[in-house]
Amino acid sequence: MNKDHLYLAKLRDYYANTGVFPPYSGIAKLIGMRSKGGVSAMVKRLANAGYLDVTSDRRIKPQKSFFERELFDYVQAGLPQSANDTLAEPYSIDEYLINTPSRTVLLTIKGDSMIDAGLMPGDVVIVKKGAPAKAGNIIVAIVDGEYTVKYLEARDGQYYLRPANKAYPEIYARDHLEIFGLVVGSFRKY
Amino acid sequence: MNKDHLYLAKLRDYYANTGVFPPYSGIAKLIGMRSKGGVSAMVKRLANAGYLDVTSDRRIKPQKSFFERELFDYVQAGLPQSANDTLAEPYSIDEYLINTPSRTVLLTIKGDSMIDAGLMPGDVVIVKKGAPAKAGNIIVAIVDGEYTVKYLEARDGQYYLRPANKAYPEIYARDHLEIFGLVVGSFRKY
DNA sequence: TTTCATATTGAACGATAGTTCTATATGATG
DNA sequence: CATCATATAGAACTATCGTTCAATATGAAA
Repeated sequence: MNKDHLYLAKLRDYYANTGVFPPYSGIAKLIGMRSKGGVSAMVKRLANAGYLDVTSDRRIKPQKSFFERELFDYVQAGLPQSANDTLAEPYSIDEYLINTPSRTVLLTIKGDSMIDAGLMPGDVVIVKKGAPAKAGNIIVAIVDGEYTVKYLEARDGQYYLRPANKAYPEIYARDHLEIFGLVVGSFRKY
Repeated sequence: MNKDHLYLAKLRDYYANTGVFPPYSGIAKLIGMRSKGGVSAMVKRLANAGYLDVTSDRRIKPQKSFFERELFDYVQAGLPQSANDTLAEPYSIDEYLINTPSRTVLLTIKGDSMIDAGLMPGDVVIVKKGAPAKAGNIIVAIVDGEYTVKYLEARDGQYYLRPANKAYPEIYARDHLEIFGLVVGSFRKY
């Protein structure tokens, strides 16, 4: 058995903290090797295994699998049922949620008007500015100059905003509905 | 006025796609400079501005501000209210949600037993294995060999599991409650 | 326009990163 | 124990990366 998974774990933690890889001599120190030669070999192994990539300018760059986290798949329909650790697609959360950083904006949810959609106060939604939206999507609209997160709905060819909380009223725009962006994801920290 | 924000945008998009920075000659090409000297100066400016950091081994590494995304703060208590684009802490979602990758596991929510806690089916929770948990936390427990996500609660010094959905029963462990990990966050993609 | 501050070009230089290779260590298998 | 496969140590080598600096371009202010 080989120790590459240990090395990988250390590289992952290091990269998670710094956003870069150290030079080979630094990697050697990090993983407890005494020489760069071994690092070179190890990097090749990890590259073959799909965790790393060595660019043409001799830089180590993380590959998809590098960001892979164990993703457990478990069924839970009331009472806990079978649990198998099928791990699915690799996940870098950022990469998974955000495609175009320059068009992406984050917005903190305040209030409980979208609570039935699973958006709690304090949650952060990921908004893609200017993305096309259609009925049923959650969007950020600008109503009377104010940002608001709601479902976009259509009735009789007319768009309106619907909260996911029956305690709040639907919102009809006076003349036209200005859509700031499309909500493409959300996250929350406890 | 200077063009650094344009350069920064390009660096951000590049880094978002690849996870590394190109060498200075590559950066020059990327941002439309013809020489490395200018890149060197530009990197220094961005470093001063807190976007980048140059390590002792002459590597460029992203700093906090590099991951900053526009974070809008908006108040929404039923009817949309004031909206100001105060941007708060910088966010790399991964960095924000995950501290120790090697101890972190992702778990997909199935079923609606935690729906009142804003965890919908399909949401992914971020689980820190073996982290200390106390009553009131959302945890992943192993009950009869099965994984389940629930609130951890205590009554009379006895721990039990509480679903966030009144349609489901509380769960009392037969002998002892095995806690797999603490739920430290969650995310969702639409 | 002239002046001044700042940004970029372009080339030469020195440091050092990663490669490569052989020798040694490690550890599984019979 | 002996054998074999694999991983690491260690040192020498070369490519190339980022620095530096003078010269030039850019652009705002007087």
